[in-house]
Amino acid sequence: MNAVYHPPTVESQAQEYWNDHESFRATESGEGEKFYCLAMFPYPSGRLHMGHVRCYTLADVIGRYHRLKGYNVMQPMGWDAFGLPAENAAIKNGIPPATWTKDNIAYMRGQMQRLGFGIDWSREFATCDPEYYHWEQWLFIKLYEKGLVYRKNAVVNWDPVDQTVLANEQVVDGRGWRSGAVVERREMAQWFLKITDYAEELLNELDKMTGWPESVKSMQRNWIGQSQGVEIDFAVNGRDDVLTVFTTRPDTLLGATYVAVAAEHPLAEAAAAVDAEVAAFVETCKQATTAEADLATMEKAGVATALTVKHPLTGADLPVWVANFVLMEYGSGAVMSVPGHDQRDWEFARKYDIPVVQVIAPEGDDDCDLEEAAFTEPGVLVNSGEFDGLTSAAAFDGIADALAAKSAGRRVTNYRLRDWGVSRQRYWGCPIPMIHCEHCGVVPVPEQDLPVVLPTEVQFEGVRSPLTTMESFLQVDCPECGAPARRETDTFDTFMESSWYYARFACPDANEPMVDDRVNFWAPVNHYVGGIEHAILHLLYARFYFKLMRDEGLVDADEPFTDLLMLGMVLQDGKKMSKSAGDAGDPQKLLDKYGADTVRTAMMMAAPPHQSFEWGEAQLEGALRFLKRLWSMVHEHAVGGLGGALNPAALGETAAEVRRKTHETIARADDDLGRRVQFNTVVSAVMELTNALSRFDPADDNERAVMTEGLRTALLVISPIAPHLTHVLWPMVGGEGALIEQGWPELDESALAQAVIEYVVQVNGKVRGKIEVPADAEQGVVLDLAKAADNVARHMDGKAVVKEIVVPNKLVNIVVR
RNA sequence: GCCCGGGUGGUGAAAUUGGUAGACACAAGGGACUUAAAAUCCCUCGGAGGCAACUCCAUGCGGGUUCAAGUCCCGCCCCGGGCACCA
Repeated sequence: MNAVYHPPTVESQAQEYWNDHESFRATESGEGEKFYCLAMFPYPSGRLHMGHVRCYTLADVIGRYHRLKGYNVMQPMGWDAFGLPAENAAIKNGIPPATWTKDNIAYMRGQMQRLGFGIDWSREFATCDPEYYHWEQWLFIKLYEKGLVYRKNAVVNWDPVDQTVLANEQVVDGRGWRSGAVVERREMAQWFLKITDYAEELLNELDKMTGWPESVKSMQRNWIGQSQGVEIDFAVNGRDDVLTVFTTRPDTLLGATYVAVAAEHPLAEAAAAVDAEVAAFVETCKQATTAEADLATMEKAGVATALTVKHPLTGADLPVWVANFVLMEYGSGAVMSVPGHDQRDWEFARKYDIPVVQVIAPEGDDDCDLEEAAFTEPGVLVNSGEFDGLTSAAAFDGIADALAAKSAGRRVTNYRLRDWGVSRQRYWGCPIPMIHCEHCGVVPVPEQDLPVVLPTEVQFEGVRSPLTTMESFLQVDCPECGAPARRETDTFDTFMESSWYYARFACPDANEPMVDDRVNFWAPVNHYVGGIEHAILHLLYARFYFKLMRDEGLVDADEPFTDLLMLGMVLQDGKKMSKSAGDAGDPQKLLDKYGADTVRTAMMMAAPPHQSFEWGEAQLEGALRFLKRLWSMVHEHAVGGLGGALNPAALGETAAEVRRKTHETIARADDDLGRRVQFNTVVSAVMELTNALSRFDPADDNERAVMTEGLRTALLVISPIAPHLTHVLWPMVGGEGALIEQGWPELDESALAQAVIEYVVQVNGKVRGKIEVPADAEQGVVLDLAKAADNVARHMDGKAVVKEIVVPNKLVNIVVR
């Protein structure tokens, strides 16, 4: 055994042991309660970045800790392999996306293995494997048959030069990133999944999900955006048509002075057909992206049409405007506008000289000035005929009833959530298993013909998907009439693959549709770890998809992820890792220089998991120094002998103090690893313990045993973070069997007992002294001792005591005047 | 613009339920060892004042609640994440 810490030797020795003993192979018959520990699988972008290192180390620490606690742990890994970057690489370098992806996976797998993650690699798969996406196609057809899949037009970013659809990310300042052409909004037929059918369940279930952070649940609630309101029908004058709008404020209906529709709305198109000004405005609205953030920050603009609608209660004619802030995707693509009581409508009305009418007055003595701003609070109705004097709440019901009586409105629960558009006009994705037949329309691919395999031998010519011109892929006979037909060339949104991979990990080789019984052994995932950037979309789609699988009878549980750990971002030059270029964040050179344990420890020390931080190498020196120290301490102690059986009753004060530190560390680290999921303080706690141990000079056999216990504790507690070094050191402190097979160290409560407790003494809230008090002292005694302390007495001198506060085992505050 | 976070020494951070602000580290400075360097070990280390004992100031900014506020409340500023086709 080498007295100098040499990470490469240590790390390959430990990894060899785990491989030879299949230490991380998880089975349903394993001992202990099952614990499915999962980190969000990576996109195989090329090489790991420090964000990956952080995420997978955190998950590994959670997994290894639960192993110590006796759970049957399953930690899988796979690859979210479809996506845009592979296509970009193909376009740029001519490498087929499949080849590029496969090479990246091989490299990144090697890096993960080098980091020593306790992964069961026998479960590995990539989402671009036909054996995987086969079942995604299969479920899609099941959902189509159930009516949960439909086709409708949706807006995309169109690059008129490259003749292609762009992702929002590929639009920079309104222009295509490659062509530089001004991007246009264009409508296209797309496939949708009816997530809105599950909106209520997705919302309500959040209340039961105690293992999720409140912030994430809050984001999801707001995203789903349930609101109670009224749907109101406005008859369109001169047309046999009704304009339906949704409002959460029917109490303001009498204050509506116009209605506004989206540029894509049929009424806008009708108006544009006969009015050049409207047509021009609709045209400018198309020179925009599909991103909501752009729309929301855009200067509000609109144009009046010659059309009018009839107010359902007053019969008055209201003008129809086309406005750029109305979203066709949300609600009915039309809104009623009440400038007196909605700030956006107020600003729009001011800009275009539309009347502002007050119909709500503040309650009580408060005042409002509609010349200054809209009054948006609830209040009391005015200028509203029979509804005058009602509160907003009462008027909500009154007006809703009045509309219902005229069949001009109905109460509805509305959601901000929109159905999930899953079509992508891209090559590197899962083919949508549909066939277009000119006789039969859209026909699903029959189950026995699945999977529709994506051809991987492709050449990119320009930027368009090779599928659109590949006759061998396109040509197919219609499954219904047998006539020549064409395959759908769109592929699925890659969120489809990442919505169920965790279920597939339970049974990666299942041949029955999608998953088999093993899924109900492992699911739900006990602890899911990933970046905060996934707080809404991925996690909501995955929850939805799991419910779709449940309703198909494939899984039993309602929710896929019990506990959720959301990581802050690792930043590089102020940018998130996955976005920043260059190799400054490449962990490879750090692994070569410091070894896996140091990189892992440094990463865990750097910040608590939920927090974002800027990665720097500063932590590495401290982590390496600490591991070296632990290494040499164990060696020195082993040479001097481990001592006999520990007899706590016979220990002197110093040794008892060391032993207390040992057991405090067990308690603290257990709480940090298990309940708090905060690992930076685990490293600190073990550092404090090793600092205490290094100051301790054992005088006899019993004291040597105290040292042995301390070192064994340090090794076990830090082992989830630095598993290699601790594996190799374990036998040197008398450990029998491999460390990976050990249990969490046992806490001896009696070792924590303190005879004397230190109190802080404050006078008027300021610290004026410290006192030592016997642990069993009464409050009166504590107070007397506090008042007698030198500096405390000085600050109390000549003043009257107003109040005395004693916080047991902590603090005394004496308030004087 | 909307939703969700965050802001503490030169740096990363700790302070768990309102109870000692700065644990544990990094960097820096000083010292020991060494022919020298590296490594290692020891000491100092928020700011100001003071020989010292101590005192005052200090957790983005401004108010408030409380015996006591980094922690709770109100109003701002700045930074990050998400906004439905990046993953």
